[in-house]
Amino acid sequence: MVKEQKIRTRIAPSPTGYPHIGTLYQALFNFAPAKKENGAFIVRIEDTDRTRFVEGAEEVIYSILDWSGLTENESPRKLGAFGPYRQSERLMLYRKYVTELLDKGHAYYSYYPKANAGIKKDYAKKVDTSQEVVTNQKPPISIEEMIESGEWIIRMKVPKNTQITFKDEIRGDITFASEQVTDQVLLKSDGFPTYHLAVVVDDHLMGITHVIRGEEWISSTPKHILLYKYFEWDIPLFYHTPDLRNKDKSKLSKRHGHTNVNWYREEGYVPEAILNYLALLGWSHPNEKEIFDINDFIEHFDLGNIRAVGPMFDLVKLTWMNQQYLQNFSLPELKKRIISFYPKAKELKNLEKLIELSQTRMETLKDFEKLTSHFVKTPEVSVTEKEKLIAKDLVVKLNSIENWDSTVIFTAMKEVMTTHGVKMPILYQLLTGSPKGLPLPQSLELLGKDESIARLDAISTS
RNA sequence: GGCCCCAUCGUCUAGUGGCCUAGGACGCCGGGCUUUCAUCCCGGCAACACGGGUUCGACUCCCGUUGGGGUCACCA
Repeated sequence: MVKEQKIRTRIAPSPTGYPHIGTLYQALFNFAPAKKENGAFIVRIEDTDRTRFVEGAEEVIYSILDWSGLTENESPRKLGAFGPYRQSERLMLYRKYVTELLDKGHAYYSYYPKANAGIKKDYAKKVDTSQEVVTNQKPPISIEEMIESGEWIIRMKVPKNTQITFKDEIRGDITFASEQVTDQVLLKSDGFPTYHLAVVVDDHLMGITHVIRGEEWISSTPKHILLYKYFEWDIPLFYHTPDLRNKDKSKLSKRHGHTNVNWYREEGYVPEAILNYLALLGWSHPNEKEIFDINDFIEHFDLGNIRAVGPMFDLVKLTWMNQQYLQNFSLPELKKRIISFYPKAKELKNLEKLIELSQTRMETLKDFEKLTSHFVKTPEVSVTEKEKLIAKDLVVKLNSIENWDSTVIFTAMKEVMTTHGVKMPILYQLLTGSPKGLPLPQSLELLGKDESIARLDAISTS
């Protein structure tokens, strides 16, 4: 009998650069089910490709996890009972299992001349690459010798004329003819495993129960299934989530949109909004809610209910969602966010009041700086003769105000507008450099009588 | 090109044989509120890719076509 096992999920990022939005998406869909069942969400670093390794990339992954609140239970920085969590530190393990495969006859040495390295196949043009691998040479005796020669690799043996079927929990059974599966390289000439060997060994050893990963892995899953069978291990549940898409429906990429999580962060998107938006891609809340927090998501998320259709990443809707979050923050919370995003905000007089006025006018935190720029310095505006007269009149009106208050200021402004037959945007332009923005009477009230009049004086006499 | 996956408004989606003259959200258009701009409220436009079946009845099931995507590395 299989004993009741707590759910264990993982993301397996490669430290090859910046944090990808797709990684965050995967993290969310792995984090939630683990949290819901009180299981474990693991981060395993897949650094088996030494040529693509980027120093510091691992820390960058943690930073977005911390920023978004999807904190892992086990990882290289949070050791659990299944370490090490960095594949480069598990080399001896992979060699042990590859030896087992060799002994069982499920893997073999293959001679691979260095001259063939780096050849990329072009399938559309039917390039014949069948001569790349020469296997009829005498194999070295040990893995150590193999590594030393640098021209030997170990491949897995794929049976001929069979069907390999596995169940994708989102799509159902998927079958591949074994002819479609190549004798995958398991151990590279440098002694490092390929993804395919490492992922199977590690998922098994780390007790991963649900493999939740991108759909790009579907076609290599048969290789993994074969390995599970060779090792006689239990096969975990597979959930292949849809890949996020560009506007042209191709897999989300740098060329077409923003894939770096840090871009969103720097543009003033809050993590709650990003997570909420991501949650809605491929999944929907049972009662069609659009705005919900992470706890709501954890409570209602159902892995089996993910759609298999690749959703387009829509920045416009994300932006709307971000605006909703900013608007629903309490004032103290919003203040906190603004200051951490834009530290200079602390130097602003009447900060609380400005935030209050800005709240419904911000789509991103970045907007606060723009909205309040005329408080930081006098805007430079070019004015017509008529506008100079308007400014002059307004100075007279404002000067006579005893009780400097926005409603009184507004009345004065209205009178001037009526006299000159102009509308509000003209005054906004004169005083803030933009025809739209924070309510003008309030702006002047906060700016103070002297400063307001000084600015108008400058305009009328320019 | 082989194989695999997918197919509801422009976009994200609800829909699991009759509740569908297809619902919601973003966006767009129009209106209301209004101190510009927003917010907020109301209304509107807009989709089941196509063709065959199965069934009393298909958006829902099956097959095909078309279209889109992925994959076919000593990258993950």
